[in-house]
Amino acid sequence: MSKRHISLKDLANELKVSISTVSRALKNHPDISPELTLKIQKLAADWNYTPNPLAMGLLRQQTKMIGVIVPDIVTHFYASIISGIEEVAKQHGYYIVIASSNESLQKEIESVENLLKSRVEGFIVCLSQETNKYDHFEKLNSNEIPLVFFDRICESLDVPSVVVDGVEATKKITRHFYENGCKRIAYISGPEHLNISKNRKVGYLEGLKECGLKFDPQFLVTCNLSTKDATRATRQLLTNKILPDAIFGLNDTIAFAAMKEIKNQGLKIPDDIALVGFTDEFHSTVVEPSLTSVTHPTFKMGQEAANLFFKCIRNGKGFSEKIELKADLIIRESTLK
Amino acid sequence: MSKRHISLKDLANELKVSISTVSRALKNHPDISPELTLKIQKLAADWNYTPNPLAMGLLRQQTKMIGVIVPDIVTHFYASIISGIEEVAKQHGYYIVIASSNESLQKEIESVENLLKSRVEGFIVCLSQETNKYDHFEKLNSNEIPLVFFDRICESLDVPSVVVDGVEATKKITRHFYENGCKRIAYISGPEHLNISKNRKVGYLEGLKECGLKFDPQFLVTCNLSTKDATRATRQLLTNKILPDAIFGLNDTIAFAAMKEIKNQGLKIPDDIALVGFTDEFHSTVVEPSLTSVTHPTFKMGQEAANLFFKCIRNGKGFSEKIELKADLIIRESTLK
DNA sequence: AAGGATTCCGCAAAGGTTTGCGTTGACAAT
DNA sequence: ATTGTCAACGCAAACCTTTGCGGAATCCTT
Repeated sequence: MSKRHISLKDLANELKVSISTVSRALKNHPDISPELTLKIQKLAADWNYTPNPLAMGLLRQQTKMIGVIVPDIVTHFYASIISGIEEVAKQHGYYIVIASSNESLQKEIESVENLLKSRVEGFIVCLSQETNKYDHFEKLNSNEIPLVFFDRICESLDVPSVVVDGVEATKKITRHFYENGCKRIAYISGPEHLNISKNRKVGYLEGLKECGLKFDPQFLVTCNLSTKDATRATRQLLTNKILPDAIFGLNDTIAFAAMKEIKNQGLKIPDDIALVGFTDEFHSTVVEPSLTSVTHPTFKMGQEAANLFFKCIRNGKGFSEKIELKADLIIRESTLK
Repeated sequence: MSKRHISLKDLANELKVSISTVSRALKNHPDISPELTLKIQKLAADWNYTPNPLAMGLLRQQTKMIGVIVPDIVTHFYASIISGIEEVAKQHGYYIVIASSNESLQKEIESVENLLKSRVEGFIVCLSQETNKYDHFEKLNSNEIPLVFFDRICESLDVPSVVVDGVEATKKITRHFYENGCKRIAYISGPEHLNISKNRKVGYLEGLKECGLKFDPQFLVTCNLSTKDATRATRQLLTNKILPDAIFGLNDTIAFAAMKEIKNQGLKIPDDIALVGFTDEFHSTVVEPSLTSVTHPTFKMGQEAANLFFKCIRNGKGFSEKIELKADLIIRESTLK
């Protein structure tokens, strides 16, 4: 097995100088004579020397790795956010290590443990839907390990975060429904401890009030974020004595499940029931009817989260900037009666 | 800034023993007395000691990192493969560092360079669509750095790879079309230097022959893999003097673009034109009509690729196992006349 | 010519871990 | 009393890099 990488020592041996001299020459240290500097730099270039990041990491006590924990990785939503994180990380010379919680609290806790063992310098996290206790994150916080939340955040922990304005977005949705003649607007929400569920509910209620509609509890159902349970939730709505004439789901998984179920029941979209999704996956445009949806600036969310992370590293403890991004409502066929 | 991680030295200092004793005690070395071993292990557990991977890496000259280069990361296809790779990598105590070539040869080359600088131990790669020269990979090969290709491979390089049987799959498609009464079967292909384009074309031609249909060059068009160019290619097919009555695309991006364009032209699927996709993204089921598609065992592809990688590490140079996975044709509405 | 200043480079430690080998002390055997 | 054996532990090198400090050689000054 030939030597894969060459070190300062190799250069030093070849040139019969000390390792420190080589190290200094490569950074143009004035202590080294111009001629020697040139000679060393030439050899380094010829031999394609690159510093060993492990040695540097050991010296500086940093791994240049960020742990990223997401509920899943195959969804466009998270994949796109990860891209955003990755872009900013790369600019700072950092790598990201991705772990998927699979929407499981247990796996989330394990991921934190494992990433900690790998000496990641900090975390960028989107909570799993099960997560309702936060000990594993509080531990990080008290150990002053940088932590940034995005999308699904823990409100009881004072850490930096980036979210979209769910209140505003759902208000828009509700008003949009109303302006299209809908009066019986239903909302399929997610687990109630999740900030996104709560915020969107607030916006929903406020939206109803603004439109002069009164809230009917039977139009508010919850589900976990699986397609199966979303289908069940939709069916629950459709077996009400009074049918809703508009439905929006917490995310697009729910919206698509709802769409299928509505069609299955022989109802027409948008004529019988208008439908709105959330997070605007690619499917939204290709489905029929195309789905009105709230676009999430996913890539930007990732970028901002990473930016917060690096601010966090620079500013040290106590830094807890919160960013709230605006989401746009993209109107398509599923709401145009 | 409190000390984040504790080291063997910390334990040694506390217990007034040497570092080497601590190290040995933690691995139950017989040289260390049982009592002392116990005491050391207890303190290590209490203080939550974990070995510093950087130090280990420096010692063993390994980073436990695999460089994964994909054309893009936000597609379900690649995301799912990455999941598969990640799962196997984790089992082996390895991490993956993901780089996206964005379908650009230039970025692919840069990614190889950068990952090499970070001392990844090897690569798992899916070629960018532009990639028609392979110097950057040959260099790896001659330096005995493990390299595995998946899906889009370089046939002139004798390295391990995992692909799906595109010939067989496209033969199935062609026959399926024929059995549903289609006679004018068109194929929207990708860049011609890509193995997947070539293989699928072979299957297409063989399939035609088996069905007793003769190949008409105007039914074979190519595009790069963008939605835009796929739309253009579709339009090209639809402006033929003779319209095709069946179309299949190299992948689902193309298929969806084709679907939109066909609808735009006021044609009906499958009645006027039957349509088949490739790689079976989630959209296939939600679109209308639902899309007949060739399912790719993406997760398994990732797993197999990672397995090959580790075999490669164990077996050293000259290892070049090739794996060919079978793909199933899932029949949905878009082909049922 | 002797002193100080300057130029140029090497030594060694630090970061954490593993491991071959050396060292120490106790005890048994001769 | 001397040698040998063995258990139990420490030293130091190696992996690679950075950097404060010390040292040697050269030059200039008086």
